[in-house]
Amino acid sequence: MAVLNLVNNCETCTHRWKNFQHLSKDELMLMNENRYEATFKPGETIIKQGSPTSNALFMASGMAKAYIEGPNGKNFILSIALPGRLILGPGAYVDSRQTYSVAAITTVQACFINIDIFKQLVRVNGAFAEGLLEDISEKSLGTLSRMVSLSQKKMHGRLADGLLYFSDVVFKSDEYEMILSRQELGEMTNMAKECVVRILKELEDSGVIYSDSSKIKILDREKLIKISQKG
Amino acid sequence: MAVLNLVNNCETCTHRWKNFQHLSKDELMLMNENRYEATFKPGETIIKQGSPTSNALFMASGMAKAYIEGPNGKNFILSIALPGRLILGPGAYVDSRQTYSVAAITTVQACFINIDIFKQLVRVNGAFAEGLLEDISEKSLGTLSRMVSLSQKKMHGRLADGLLYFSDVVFKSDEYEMILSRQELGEMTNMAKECVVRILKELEDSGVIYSDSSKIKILDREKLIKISQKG
DNA sequence: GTTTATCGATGACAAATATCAATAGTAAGA
DNA sequence: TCTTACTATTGATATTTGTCATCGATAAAC
Repeated sequence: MAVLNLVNNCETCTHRWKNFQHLSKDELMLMNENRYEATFKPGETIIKQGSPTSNALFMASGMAKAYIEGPNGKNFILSIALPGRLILGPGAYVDSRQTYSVAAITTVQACFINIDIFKQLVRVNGAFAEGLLEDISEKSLGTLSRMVSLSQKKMHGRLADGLLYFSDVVFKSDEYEMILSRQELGEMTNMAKECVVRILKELEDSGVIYSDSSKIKILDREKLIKISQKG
Repeated sequence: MAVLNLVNNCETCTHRWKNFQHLSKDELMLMNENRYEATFKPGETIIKQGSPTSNALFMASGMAKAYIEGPNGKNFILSIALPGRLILGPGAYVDSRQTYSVAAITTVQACFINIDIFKQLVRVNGAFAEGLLEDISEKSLGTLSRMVSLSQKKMHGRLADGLLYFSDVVFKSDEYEMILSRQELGEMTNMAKECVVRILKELEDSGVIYSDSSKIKILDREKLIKISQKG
């Protein structure tokens, strides 16, 4: 089994949320003292939609999928949670319920910090509050552009967007492991799994990507971007 | 012409943003001194997507549509802006660009407040910051549930959602003026205008609503909700 | 090793939705 | 009043997308 880098201290943690830079030593210590660390195995649920938002969650290592369980039982994958990111749905400031579920894809290390402490820091530290606003705003901007993409683009464009998301945001590489199943890739791009398979094949046949069941390689990024834009 | 209630002072304004309650007298005065009031005629653009977010906008009276101009030229209507609401896209905290456009539907009175002053108050007043976070979070929650609705429901369910939005949020009545054209209703529910017409007719034929080109009356709310849920 | 479940892949088909074309109504402007 | 330009409506048709059935491969469970 792999030896995990345990997070010892918020002050020195290399995977910490960028906004922690706005906290004073005392504030960081407060965070640190109210912190619970946990490790999750692939497939395990980290956060369950609808449960109380008693904590803010920070990803220390690994990857997870954040998804909404729709009223009809169908899932909708929102994003891939990555190290250094704050995971805190909008419900925390509305109804104190988790807005979405989060499940580990790889082994995940995460820190839970008591939400009252977190909110208290937001109240007393203006720069920290602004950092949170920036973080939330960025996600919100992403959600909006996603919504437009989903509603105005056809399957080819949506799948291209998905592939580019993994390349640009998740792996920062033109070649990567496809950590989602076809089914899940469909839950992310709003298409049936069979359609995912078909269009991946089309993209491969036309030389835009290489793809096997576990790997994606972007061969012609220009063309893929064009497909994304054309919709 | 109707005589408009001019907003004279943020301290006494009856249409002011609810979060203003957390500001001190001095802070309110600062707001008030850096405020520009403007009146817009139906159809006029209040905010243009992509322009700099130099101001936060508050609706004092009237209704407007907030919409994203998609890359393909198609619009996507996000919401109806109502009196008392803050209009400030996430871009304000990301790239200082307006995330969406806003256009007056009826005559609109609105106040613009310098964004630097606004942000400054967020930084120094924790309760105000928390109020902003709550406001943003509420909108974000709405966007997410909207996205799931759009991607998992069929046309009947989406249109039902749209009709219920007007009934529950905009007019708070089972009977209301349909202030959007069929085309716009389609831009809101992600369907072609012809389909909007057809399904409105179906809903009318089955006794769920009454509808003519300018009015909607919900006759069987239970059934409409069921249609919304069933998707 | 065998069973069982899941995933990827494929073809045929059905359902949902968009587009096109045509017409009539409506409202703003000359 | 007469245009002119939308807007609403309708039917016919095309396109897109989802569902079903099937099969082989793979991997976890017993």
